[in-house]
Amino acid sequence: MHKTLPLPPLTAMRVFEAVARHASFTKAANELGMTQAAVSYQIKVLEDRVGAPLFLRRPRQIALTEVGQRLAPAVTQAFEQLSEAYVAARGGAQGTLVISTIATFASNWLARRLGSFQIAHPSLAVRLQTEPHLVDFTREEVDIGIRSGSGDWPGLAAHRLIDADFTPMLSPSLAASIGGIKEPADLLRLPLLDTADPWWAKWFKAADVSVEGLASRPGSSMGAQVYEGNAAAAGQGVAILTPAFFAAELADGRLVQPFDLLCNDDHAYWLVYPETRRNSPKISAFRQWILGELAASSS
Amino acid sequence: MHKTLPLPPLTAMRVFEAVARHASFTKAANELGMTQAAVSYQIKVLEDRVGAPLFLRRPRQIALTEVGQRLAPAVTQAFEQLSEAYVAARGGAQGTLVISTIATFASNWLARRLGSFQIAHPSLAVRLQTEPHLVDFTREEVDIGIRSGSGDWPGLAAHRLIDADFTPMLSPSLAASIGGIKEPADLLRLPLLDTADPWWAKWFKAADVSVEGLASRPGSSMGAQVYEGNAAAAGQGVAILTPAFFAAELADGRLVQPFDLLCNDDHAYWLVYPETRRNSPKISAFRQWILGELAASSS
DNA sequence: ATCATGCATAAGGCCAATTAATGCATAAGA
DNA sequence: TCTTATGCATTAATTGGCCTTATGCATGAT
Repeated sequence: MHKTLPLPPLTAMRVFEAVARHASFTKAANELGMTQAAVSYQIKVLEDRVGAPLFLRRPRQIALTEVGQRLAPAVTQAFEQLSEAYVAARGGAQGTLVISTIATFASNWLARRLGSFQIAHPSLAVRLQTEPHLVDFTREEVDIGIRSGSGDWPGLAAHRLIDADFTPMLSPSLAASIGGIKEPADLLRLPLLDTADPWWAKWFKAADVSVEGLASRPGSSMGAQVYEGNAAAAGQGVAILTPAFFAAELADGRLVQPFDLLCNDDHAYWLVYPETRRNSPKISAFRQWILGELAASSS
Repeated sequence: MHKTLPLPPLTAMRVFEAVARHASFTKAANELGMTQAAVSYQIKVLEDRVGAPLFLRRPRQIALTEVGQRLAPAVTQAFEQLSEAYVAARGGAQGTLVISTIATFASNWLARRLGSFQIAHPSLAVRLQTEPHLVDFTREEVDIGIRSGSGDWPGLAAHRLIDADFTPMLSPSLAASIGGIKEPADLLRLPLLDTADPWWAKWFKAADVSVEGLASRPGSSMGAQVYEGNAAAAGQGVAILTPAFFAAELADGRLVQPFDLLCNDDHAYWLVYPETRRNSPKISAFRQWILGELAASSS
């Protein structure tokens, strides 16, 4: 069994350490940001507990007693160790940002922009882990999560990032090849990428176009938007995509969105983190960056 | 200049150390003698200051985070060092008793009895220093003082030990050699030891005996009572002595005190120590012992 | 399905720690 | 020698950090 050592009065020990180092109550009080009276009190407390005077009070100068001389070095060393460990933990904690994100958002949005965050915060190491499940901050070491859902998670602060809207997109040249896209039904004259995606059915239904056989073939659906987007930009067909994920392609004309009609899966992508850590520097930094990026790309 | 390291919240660190060691809030609370709620509060405080969680809260079990893992060993070590230094100081402080005494009392009373104190307290080392001046507890490392005076010293607790009375003493055989001592003047028929001692003059005056030439010769006076007492016991003459210093000789008949007449120098011997240290174990021990010795020798 | 375990949280109380004001002793300077 | 300045001690009053009690919540065990 581990014998429990009696614990000294810590406040008094800290004060003693400073006094011993300065050989002065007044100077120690300055360093510690308290009054000389408080220092005097704490030293008296410690002397009572130790059972012996720790300082000889000579006029205009104090000196350590024998007992004090034996005590001081060890105390100073112990506090140095405590401080260093604390500072290191503080620094280490702020040095790494762990982001848990769902794959869709990571590949379609985050991957392309994360570099600018790291440039803006060179002292922050970013660890990005994509996970299928909702991260539980109480049992995993994650600073920030990106997930889809309703935005209401108890104990978590949540910022809506982008809506999971979807609408058909294609390359301008492909649209021109059939003389332009005038109405939704025109799309059916072109190859549809990944017809197994349930979004197609929903969108055509919302557009009041009846189609058949769309879901007859299996295929990859969500999470592969980046590939479909590339294929569409290359003119290989029409993809159904989330506009916010392809703001750049739409802006520079590699893709066009023929109709304003947006369908919605009733969910959005959210930035979340424990409410209690709202003011943690690295979390603030990331929140500020990502919200700034969103504002920039939506304007 | 020495850069001041930021000091962590010490109470929280202590709690963290215990929690890390037990891997349990509840057990740590037990060890520290506080409630689990208080532990939870302190850990939260520390986590806020560090800026990162220190524990992962898993059901029925907690685990250190990476940050916590780096922090814990150093903290444990630092607190061990603090505790050990504190305990050592405590022990060392109680292990040595420094007595500052005037020579007269040391040689005539203390020297013969101190052994019994050391036998009663084998773990206490006694350092006896005889000094001519009044010891100043605020500037010298002394636990206990024995001094003569009025008994009124501000800030010091004082216990009257013995009065500095004096009266003639001699050996029974010497008294018998002149047919016994009937009245004070009889003493003049015997050799007086150390006639330079002013006590002789005072005593004879109080006894209403006129004498001359007593102080004509120089000689040692106070501080040498033990030698004069031995000489008197050996039958070499009559000495003027403090009865309390020769209680043993009077009790076993080596010396006799022919007259009850006591003179007094208007001072006494006192045991003194700083009032604030009244309850220090070693001071209590010595006080109890010396007062017991006095009670025993006066009965 | 119910119980037991372990941490989190809210409200309230208390004492330790601190401050401000003052005293006291001594050393330095005139 | 007298005055001034420095530094620690002491007192009383205040405050806020720390702790407790009570309760809630989630999860694993029975």
